[in-house]
Amino acid sequence: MQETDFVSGFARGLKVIEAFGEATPKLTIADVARATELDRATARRCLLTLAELGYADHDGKFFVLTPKILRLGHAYLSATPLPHIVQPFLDKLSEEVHQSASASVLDGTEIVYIARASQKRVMSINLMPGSRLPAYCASMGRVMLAALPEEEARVLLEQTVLKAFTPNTKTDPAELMQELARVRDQGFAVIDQELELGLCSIAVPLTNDRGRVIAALNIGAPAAQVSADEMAERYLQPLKAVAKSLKPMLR
Amino acid sequence: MQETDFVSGFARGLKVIEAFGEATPKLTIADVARATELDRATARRCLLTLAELGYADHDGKFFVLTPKILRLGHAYLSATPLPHIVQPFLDKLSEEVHQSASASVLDGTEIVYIARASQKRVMSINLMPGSRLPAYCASMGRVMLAALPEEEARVLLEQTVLKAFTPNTKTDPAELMQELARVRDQGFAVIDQELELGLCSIAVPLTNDRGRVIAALNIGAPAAQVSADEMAERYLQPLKAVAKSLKPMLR
DNA sequence: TGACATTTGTTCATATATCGCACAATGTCT
DNA sequence: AGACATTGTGCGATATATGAACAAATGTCA
Repeated sequence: MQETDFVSGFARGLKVIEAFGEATPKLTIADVARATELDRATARRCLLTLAELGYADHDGKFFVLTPKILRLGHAYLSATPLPHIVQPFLDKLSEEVHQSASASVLDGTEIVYIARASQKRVMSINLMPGSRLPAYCASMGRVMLAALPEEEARVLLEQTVLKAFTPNTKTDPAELMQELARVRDQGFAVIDQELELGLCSIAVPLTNDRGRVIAALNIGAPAAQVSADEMAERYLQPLKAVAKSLKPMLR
Repeated sequence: MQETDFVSGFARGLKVIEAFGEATPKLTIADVARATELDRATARRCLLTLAELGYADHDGKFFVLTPKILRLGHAYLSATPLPHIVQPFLDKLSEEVHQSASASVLDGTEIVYIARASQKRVMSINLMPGSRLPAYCASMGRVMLAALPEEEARVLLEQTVLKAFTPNTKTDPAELMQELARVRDQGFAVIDQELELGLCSIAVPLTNDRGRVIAALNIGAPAAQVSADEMAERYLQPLKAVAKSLKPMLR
């Protein structure tokens, strides 16, 4: 196949970078070849290219990414206006309600944090811009999935491994689709310890000036402090207010 | 030039990604070609490849990066143990001294934040993992530059645009080299409003189990609360304690 | 321990895809 | 409309991917 508008060497290289992950911080050439389904010779050339450019280190056997790789993601975070616009609003919101507030966008089946104002840590995992969570069991994920055409949401759910993180996690696709319908109707989503025991969260969609949902805002709170029922009572108005004041600023 | 172990298409593509930045969120093909010094046809192919893979969006004229790009940097943040190891220590430290605490590594002439525990915001800019600051005027940058062979530090300073962010910013290379020598001797660096008026910070090096400096830790405080002189009195011991307890865990 | 079986990294020749150039087409100003 | 800048496209020269072959390292079992 000869696609003249496609640089496969580039695409292969990006695949190689993505081969590195939480569970796989250091990889051999063969590891990468397996993970990416590239030929070993090709994987080797990509890795050596990364090393040559300073994006990776190489001790003879293992390859490790260097912080220079962060320049790539940073290109997005600093280039995209959304994180910058949203951040001060999150700060104010977070201070006002004394809970963590975040913003995220949807990337496939996952939500990606683009800004966050955290109060004392309640979650075991540490969320920061760039962090990812499965959309189906995160409050922001629910509102963004709900904003999609039903068919699209269904396809995304089909692509997701619906794992139960806690006994509360909803993992039945039909039940989830129903939940999405409710979220769409009521205009917000509440998650009651589906991702982590002890953690509740509520999210609202963030729409741009043309009414398109482009992101989501949420507030997370310890379940011990705030019951799931109380989440909406306490936090829905502040969240909606922020979303409303942001709306005209977003394009 | 025929380097058999180098995929230039990949290298070119990475250059294209880095062409996007704070000042240049949306770029045309010609913009990218100029910024990267690539041929227009090549820039176009790389951009179309990014779009095809979902790393960029394309409205016919402008290209914009999508959040999927964050996967690349995320590969590092989640793959590298350092951020995960350091984070809880920063949280504890930050709470103990009621100030923001951060960790960063050196990437060329810049420091890159890899973890951060922030208290109320004092800085005008929002720092987060992946954020970059020039090394010469940041406390963590000073200690990491000081840990390099003098010659190397000198070269890095030569490569840096030594801009005065405030009237306090040290921009004379000779003076900076002298400052680095002092930092090396005393084992920490204090910055008195060189990056931003109203902000002081103190940093110590973070060494691994073999004694190599691999990162830096710092505490930042509002100058109104804590004078530069007090920084060391108050925060040096806590910082050193954290660095010491981390040392055996780092390789 | 020693011999065999695997896995891994590297090299090479060749088929193939990409690069950069020059030109055409389109869009954008005054 | 004319001038300018930007984008799209075919083609030859050049660089790259492929897969097999080999060497080195590693693991395995008696």
